[in-house]
Parts: sequence; C-alpha cells; structure tokens
Amino acid sequence: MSVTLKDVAEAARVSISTASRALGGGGLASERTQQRLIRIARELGYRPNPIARGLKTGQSRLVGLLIHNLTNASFQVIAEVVQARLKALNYQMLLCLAGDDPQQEHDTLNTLADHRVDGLIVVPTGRNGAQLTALADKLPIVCLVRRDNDTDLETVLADDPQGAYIGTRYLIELGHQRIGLIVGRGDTTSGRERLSGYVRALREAGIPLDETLVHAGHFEPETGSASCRKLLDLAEPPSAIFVANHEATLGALRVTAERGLSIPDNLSLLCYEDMPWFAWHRPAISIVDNGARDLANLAVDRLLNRMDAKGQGADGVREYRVGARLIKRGSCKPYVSPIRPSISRSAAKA
Amino acid sequence: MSVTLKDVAEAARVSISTASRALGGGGLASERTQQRLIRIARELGYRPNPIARGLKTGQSRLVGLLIHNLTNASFQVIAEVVQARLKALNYQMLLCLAGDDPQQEHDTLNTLADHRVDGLIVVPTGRNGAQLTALADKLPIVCLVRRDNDTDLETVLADDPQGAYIGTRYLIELGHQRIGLIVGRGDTTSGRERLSGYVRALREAGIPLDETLVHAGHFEPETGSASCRKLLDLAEPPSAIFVANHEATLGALRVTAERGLSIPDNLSLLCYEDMPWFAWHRPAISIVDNGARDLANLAVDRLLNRMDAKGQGADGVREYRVGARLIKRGSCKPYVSPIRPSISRSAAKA
DNA sequence: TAGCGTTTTGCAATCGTTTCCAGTCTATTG
DNA sequence: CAATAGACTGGAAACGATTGCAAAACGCTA
Repeated sequence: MSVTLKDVAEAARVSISTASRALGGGGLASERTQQRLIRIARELGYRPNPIARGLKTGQSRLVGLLIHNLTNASFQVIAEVVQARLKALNYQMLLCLAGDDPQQEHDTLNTLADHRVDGLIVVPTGRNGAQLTALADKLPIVCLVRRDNDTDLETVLADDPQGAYIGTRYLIELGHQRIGLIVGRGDTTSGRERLSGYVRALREAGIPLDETLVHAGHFEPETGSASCRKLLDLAEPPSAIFVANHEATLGALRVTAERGLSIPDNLSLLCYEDMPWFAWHRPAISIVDNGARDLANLAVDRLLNRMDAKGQGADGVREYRVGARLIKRGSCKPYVSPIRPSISRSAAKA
Repeated sequence: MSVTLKDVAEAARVSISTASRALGGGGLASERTQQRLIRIARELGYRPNPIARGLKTGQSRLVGLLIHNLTNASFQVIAEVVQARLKALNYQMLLCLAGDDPQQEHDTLNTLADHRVDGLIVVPTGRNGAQLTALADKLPIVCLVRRDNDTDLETVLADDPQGAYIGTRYLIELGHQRIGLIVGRGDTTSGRERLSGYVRALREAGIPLDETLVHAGHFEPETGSASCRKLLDLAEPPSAIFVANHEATLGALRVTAERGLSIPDNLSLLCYEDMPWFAWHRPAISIVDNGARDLANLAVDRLLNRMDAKGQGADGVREYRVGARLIKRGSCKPYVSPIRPSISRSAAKA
C-alpha cells in the first residue's frame, strides 16, 4: 500500500532500526545517516503509520472531547478551540456528543478508552463518576464546565456563582426588585451555582427571595418558554428576567415576542453565555459572558500539562475557575414603576 | 495494562486464534466454545484493541469529517448528524476544521490518511483536487455541499440553483423589482449556483439584471455589512435583499439595525440556510432552507454504501442534490412604492 | 474397526513500528 | 600497537490482533 519504514530502510541500505532511529530524532543515529534518511524518506514520501506506532507505544495522538451537543454556543466555541489547539500540536480531536445522557456517556467513554486516546476533556453528566475515576488511572482527564462530584479530577469551571451574582446585581442596580430567574436543573453544577449567585445578590440588597420568581428546569428551549409564561402570568410579574439557562433563551425570547412585549421597555432581559447573534438582535441582548474560549484554552493547557507530566504520581488535582464578565447591550434598562392600564389610557388621551 | 485476547485465551485454555475466531463471530468456532469464550471475555472485561486490529486489517473504525468551521449553522447540523449516525454503527468521528483554507485542508487530509480513516466526508475548498483524487484510491470519500471540480468524486450537494430561484421568485411575486443579492464567492459552487438561480428568476420575470444589485464576497459577516451598506447607499436602493451568503447574514442584519430600518416595512429580507434563532427573531426571518440535515444524512448513506462496497472497482460516481425549501416567516412583505421624503413629510403634516 | 469428509483447533506469520541487546567500527589512550 | 571506551548499527522481540495452513478431533458409513 503505502511507503513503510522498511522501504525507506532498504532504499537507504540500512536496517529498519537505524531508519527508525534516524527519523525518530533524538540523536540516536549519526548526523550523516540522519540527514540521509530524512532526505530519502521525503523523496519516497514516507509517512509513519500512527497505528503501528500506537500499537507499540500505546499512544494514539488522539484526544477525546466529550460534550453534550453542538447547539449550545459555548460548546461550539469549545470544540473549535480544542481542535485548533490540538491540531497545532499534531493531535487529532475525537469529538463525541453524548447529549447529557449518562448511558451514552458511559458507552462513549468506553469507546474512547478503546481507541487509546492520549487525553480526554469531558463535560461530565455527573452520573459516571466511578468510570471516570477508573479511566483517570490510565489517561489524563480534565473535566470542563461541570464537576463530577463522585470523582476527584482536575476540573475547569466557569465562575457561575460570581457570574450570576454580577448579573443579578446589575439588574438590582437598575432598580429592579422583582427579578425572575430561569435557571438550570439543581443537580447540575451550573444550575446550583447560578442560583446561589442570584440568591446572594438579592440577600445583599436586602430583597427577600420570592420562590415563585425562580424556575429551574432542563436545558431546553421549552423550559424557557414555559417558565417565561409562568413568570409573566404572575399576579405581580417581574420587571426583569435573568435567563441563566442558556438553552432556555430562545424559548423565553419567543414568549416575549408572542406577547408583544417590548424589550427593554416592558421587560428587562439578561441572558447567560454569549451567542454571536445576541449582538445583532434588536435590541442587542445583554449577557453574562461565561468565557467559553478561555475555559477551553485553560482546559487544553491543563490537559497538555498532565499529558507531559505523564503519570507523575497522584499530582495535585486542582479546580480552576474562569471569571464571568457582564456585557451590557440593549436589553436591560432602569426600572420604572408600571402605570396601571386605566391611568395609562387616560394619560394617553390627555 | 488491560485485558488482551491472550488473557482470555489462557483463561479459557484455548489458543489465541480460537479465541479470536470465537469472539469475532462468523461461526468459525464451535457453538460451545463460542458461548464459553464470550462468557469468559465478559467476565474478564475484555475489550478488543482497535489499534492492534487496525494494524492487521487496515481499518480504524474512524471516519473523518472535514468541514470549515462550527460557526455556520449548517456545519453544526452536519457534524451532529454525522457523529450520531456513525456512533450508532460503532464508528468514531474524527472532526477536523480547516476553515476553508487550502493549506490546512491539505495538511488535514494527510493526517486523516495517516490515521487510516475508513471513510471521509469532506466539504472541499476546491484547491486540493489532486490530493483528494489520490486519496480516493485508498478510501471511500464523499464530498458534501461543495464540489471539487478537479475531481470525480461522489458528491452530495444542496440544490442551490433551485433554492436561489424559488427565493428570488418569492420576492418577485411579492412585487419586488429591485432585489439586492448578497452571495458567496464566484469560485465556489454555492456562490455560482445561487447567483444563477437569482438570474434565472429575474429573467423569467422579465426583470433586467442590474449588476449594482449583486454583491459576491467572502463567507464572513463583514461581507454582509459592507455589501448591505453599498446596496442601501445606491441612488435607487433595492426594496428587498436576498442574503444568500449565510455567513453574511449577521453583517446585513447589523447594518439594517444601525440604520434603523424596519423590516419588513422599509425593506424585505430573505436569508439562506436556517439558524435556530431566525424563528425567534423579530421579525422572524424568512429563509430558503438548504436542508442541512438531509444533506448530512444522504452523505452518510452514500459513504456507508461505498464503505460496504469496499472498492468494487470504479463504480458509478454520482452527484446528488437535496432540494431547498422556502420557509416564509415575517421578514418579507409585498412591495409598496416608496413615498418620496418631501411628499412623505407634507403628507404627515396634513 | 478402518476410511473418509467435515468441523474445530493450533501454529505461526503478519501488519509497521519501537526498542533492548549485542556486535561492529572508530578513535583515543597508555 | 594493543586495549578500551564510545558511538553507531543490526538483529530480533515485542505490541495485540487476524488469518492461511495443516493437524487433530469428530461423526459417519461400509
């Protein structure tokens, strides 16, 4: 089929081992033969077979990235960054999508292990802790965005408590008192942490927590629409909604559009995690940016670090946080007390 | 390290070859030993090593997907579909992003070949035809979305001439005569074909082609903003714009927002290729849907077909087209002749 | 029970590398 | 000039599977 090391060795009239050493670098061959073999290899168009090499060395030059989907904007960014960084180092990315489903995650982890990936970045569901722990004995693993509580793995997280805090505080500073929160499930790191940030900001401002204003649900647009409807149907609806569940954003947006609510005049809207089109939307949507790009970069850094360290014992397992930033655009504005319909109508007539 | 076939064989007190045959299925071992070995393998937690297998068989159970990026919504869908379909068949997807750059594409193709992928789906830049042709001798390749004119590969394309045609005709039927077109570069299949569909619709309607209304450019938001500005600055600006360059959509949207144009009242806007948020945007954006999901599915079908056929000679290389559909939402409306500013002002005063 | 055909099994080669272990060659030193 | 260290090189054994070939075991029939 293709040119093998043997062909190169024969062409150069040396043994296979010499050829291997010359091309493998490391100065294990004399300068002269090395140059000669590199030349011959190039002439012949030799390309080492990573499978054969992998069999011998146990390395595949493959790195797994296991995420939930590619719909979530943060995951897109993460996938792009990871693949770009790895390619530069001559690794290939094995992208796996397991849709936040423990069973799929389990299977995928097995497959990844089978393929002898040299490293793994995973957004864990949190239900396969034991498997992850076992896997971590064999290869470097970095958890991203979510922590798996059953494991003790290096983890890169967004600073969700802080992000939700600064977002909520921003709304409070604008004068909002009744702030609706649409957030992720309580059994996820981000769900819990964002809720905690919201609660803390409220508490610090001396605003009592109103349970009816908080909706936690699945990471789906439907969550957003359902929650948004319930919030707006409240006897005393919120003047601002903080959609801290990224996937729910579309749903929330749909409902406000359906009801003809003008944002930010009738309702202030603050979302979490940027999407490219948020900036072009009318009004441009203000967000708490979780720093997906930096998260991915840091995860890659940590992974490479571990891969280089190459199993140097039970080294310090750390947790990293990437801070969130508030990006003010046009979807939030200072609170104005609502004018009652009757008054409003007469005012308009005046 | 892990459990190998040898371990299983020893535990079962048979030779390695027997173990291999028993586990490999195909009835090459007696029913009894087969059952026994399957049981023992399971008990031991044996998982075959795909690398070793790959070395012998030349198969990797890896399939490459080479696309430009993950920002483009169609590519997201394609990546999700391909990975889901492949996983179900126990293949892994090697996702590569080459950003429409011939050099990166070239390198990536090499790497993919090195890793002995069993098949490849590629959105070609069109500049590495020779390499693709050479590669096609060794493994099944399906081109997607773009054709590489220098090759003769199985290709799955969107029906862009038709898509652009129905889109343009829709606008014409709404009464628009001056229709701006923002389209992709002329050296891409989609760029040329969408332009041709636009031209045909115009011709059939007896509307002369006005070159100043057509802008072809790179697949970037900037193209959209620059082109949109030029169109709107025309002495006689278009009453509708057809953004047939997906990436340019955001740019066009930004400009219309900047200028405070109300869509569809001041301008009808029709875009190409759906994005999830188009439906939630205000107004919801009408589009020509290129059928990304079906494109991906068909590409996978064709690839699997070729992989099964396993080099059955120079079998019929076909080109497939997936038809486009018009999805009417709220961003286009019937043409009304513009009221001159002076008249408008006096009319308002009246 | 011998002879024959059919399963079923084991041996060993192979895939393309890497790497250990000796062996060869050169150069240096006493 | 002989001895010896050091640098290079070649042979061969891995890595973990698959697979052609031949031997063994089996079931039949005569």
